[in-house]
Amino acid sequence: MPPAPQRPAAPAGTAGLPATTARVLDLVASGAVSSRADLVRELGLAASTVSARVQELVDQGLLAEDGEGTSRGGRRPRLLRIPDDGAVALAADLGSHHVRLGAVGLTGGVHDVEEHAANLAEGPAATLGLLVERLRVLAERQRAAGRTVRGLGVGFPGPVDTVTGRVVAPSRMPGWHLFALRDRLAEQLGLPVLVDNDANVMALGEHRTALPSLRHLVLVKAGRGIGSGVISHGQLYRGAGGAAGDISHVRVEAAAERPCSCGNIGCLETVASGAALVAALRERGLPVDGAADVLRLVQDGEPQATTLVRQAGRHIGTVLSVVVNFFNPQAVVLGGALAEAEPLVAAVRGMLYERCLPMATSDLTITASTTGPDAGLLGAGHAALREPAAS
Amino acid sequence: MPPAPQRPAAPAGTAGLPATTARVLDLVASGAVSSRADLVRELGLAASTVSARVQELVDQGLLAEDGEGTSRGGRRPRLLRIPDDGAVALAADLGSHHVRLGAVGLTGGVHDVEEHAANLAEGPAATLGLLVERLRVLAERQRAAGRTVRGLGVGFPGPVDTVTGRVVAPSRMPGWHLFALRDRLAEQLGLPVLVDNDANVMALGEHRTALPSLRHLVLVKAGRGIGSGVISHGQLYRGAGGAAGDISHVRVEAAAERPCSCGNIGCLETVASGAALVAALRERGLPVDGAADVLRLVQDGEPQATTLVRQAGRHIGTVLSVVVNFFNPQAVVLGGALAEAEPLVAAVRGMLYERCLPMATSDLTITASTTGPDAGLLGAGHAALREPAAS
DNA sequence: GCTCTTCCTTCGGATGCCGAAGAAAGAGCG
DNA sequence: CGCTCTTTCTTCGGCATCCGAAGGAAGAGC
Repeated sequence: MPPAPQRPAAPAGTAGLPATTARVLDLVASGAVSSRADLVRELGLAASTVSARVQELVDQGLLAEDGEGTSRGGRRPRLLRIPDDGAVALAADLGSHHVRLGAVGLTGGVHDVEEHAANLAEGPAATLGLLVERLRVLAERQRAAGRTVRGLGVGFPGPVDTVTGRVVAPSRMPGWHLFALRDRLAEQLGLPVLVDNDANVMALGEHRTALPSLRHLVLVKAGRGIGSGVISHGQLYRGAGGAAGDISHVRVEAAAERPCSCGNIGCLETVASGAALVAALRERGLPVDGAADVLRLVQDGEPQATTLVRQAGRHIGTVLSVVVNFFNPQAVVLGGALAEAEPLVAAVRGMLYERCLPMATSDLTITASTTGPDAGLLGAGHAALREPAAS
Repeated sequence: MPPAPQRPAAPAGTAGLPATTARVLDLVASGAVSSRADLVRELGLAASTVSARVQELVDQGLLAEDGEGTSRGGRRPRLLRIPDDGAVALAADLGSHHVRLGAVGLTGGVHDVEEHAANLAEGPAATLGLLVERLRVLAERQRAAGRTVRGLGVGFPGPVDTVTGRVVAPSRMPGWHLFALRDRLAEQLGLPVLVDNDANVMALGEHRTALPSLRHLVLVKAGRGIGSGVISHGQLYRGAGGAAGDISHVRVEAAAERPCSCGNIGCLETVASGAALVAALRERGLPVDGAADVLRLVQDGEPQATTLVRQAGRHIGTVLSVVVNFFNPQAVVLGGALAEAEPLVAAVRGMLYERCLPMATSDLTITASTTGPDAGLLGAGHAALREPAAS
């Protein structure tokens, strides 16, 4: 018996492309290459292979030739470009207190970004209502602008079983455990949906749009919570049980016996997360309500906030130093609201250079996310455009 | 210009087998499978593919049919076995104060193991002399026993550039920096040689002989020093610069400001390595000279030694808890001399179960090496038998 | 003795890669 | 201006690895 079709006949698109073909698209979309010869150099494949892959993509309309470039002493290269024919994926980046939405195109652009307050702790029902409503409007707007909507990618701030598309035991968010987020959204929107952890989609976004040539990188999302996404051998690394990338529930000295939402004590999260900083600043009488407020105070030069954020960076750096020695990545990328605070980035850098082995840091890039607040949307959208649709 | 032949014409052997073919051999050698049908189930490949691969191997004499098994309700399977035709690789496991040698066969057996005292700190010349002398005798003995020597695998207790086969900046071993260990040995023995870090070869040994079906595991070698080898997606993970797997130079609270051989302070190594335990026990007036002596004291129930070893296990467990949350492996395997001390294993287990996320430990195996002191030899030998010879 | 299961092989075909050869189109130089 | 060298890209034949369909061989169970 063939599996029941879970979704309306998906438009033939980028979904389910072979690995090499997808890499060609990513490299062109990111601007890292602009001709077949560039691809040969970047991919290390035979020219004939690259030529064949490019031809396929051109035939499918996923890639277009766009005039000629400048000669480097021989024949001029024929430039390649992603035709912005309007294929987009909707993308949703869920946070514990907000949802950010947008439509991501093949070229890596994000259209019609919007952000709404939402409290995920109130359970799936309320959030889902808002989400579906806004996504329908967003989809309609894309179609009105002549763009085809190919799917939806969602980043969720907690563990996700990517095989079933269900949320797994998120802390501080009662009612979400085993909620079939993917299937509910797919039903209500009539689109193929992909759901993954927020740090994972952010790692994908950074890797695919900013650093596609790197093989091993760690993205740390420092917002209200702390998460990380791992790219290994150019691919998202999930570990044995899909739980890889947690650095939030590691015990740090400074957190002593503070109880954590995970049920343990002394976790990094209790001293270095946005939520912890908000609590600490409120105790000191400062009017803050979220990680964004903390960031604002830091940017205004408020001394207590700056000290706390720098201290948080040190704690994160302490934990990351173990990760860097062990995993030896090419880059550590800091994302999330707090990564926009320079003192945090500086503290992480300092800690890593002080504590890690020279062999691990000599070729290590440590940087704040270059794609800013849209990194999660980009990753979720890209993944939805590229992955086999039903996953 | 073709590359100059670096070594005498290598005998056609298992060297440089395609990945799938090598996996077939590993699975049969480890006893995990015993028929083509088993291979189909284990590898998830089409029966026709498995059949073709097996046929190739049988034709090459690397695999043999060995009668029939018992029926499971249909035709009896034709059993497969590795013919012990006597193809072996020499293997050398170098420690800072000893070298262990043996010959590893395709079936996973180790012949003629011997161990000699040697002080690597005296520089490469002295060690190399002993090594080459003993290896020549060992090779001769293999040939006299009718076995073919196909190569040499070496585990070195420090960083190794596996591309060039050179030692890189090992601490406490002056004279070894950039020493071309692989090429020197290859010249003097006339064999293809493979050199890698000792923890890496040990991880390979454990993975290939005991746990070949696992995709992600971490092996910790706790001997005089502390190292780790990482298997990710079934393959050795080296990281961006080949430095992956270090857990020894992570700062731990209890080590305070103790200076470490790496030039930093407060490293795990200064409180949990065999060298550190030896120093601590000597300070207390106990006559110990190496990790083996420490182990003996523990097994004799000496209280101070037991306390120290348990404490060392806690420190190692503390660092490993970060690794387990981040990397989410299927197994943590403890090897090296100290792993034979039950209190250390128990302490690591306790620490991991206490500190890690339930999601990371629910399906995690934490165990001492099942291959014992020969794990390193097995890994080095296996690697030498399987890898493209000149690497 | 019949059917169903299990094990394994044979055959044709798809995919993805490669290298050799060469065509197209420029730069540089005498 | 014409010649050569460089760069870019395509065409073509070939190889390696995998697949699925079909079927043969040999058992268990009724």
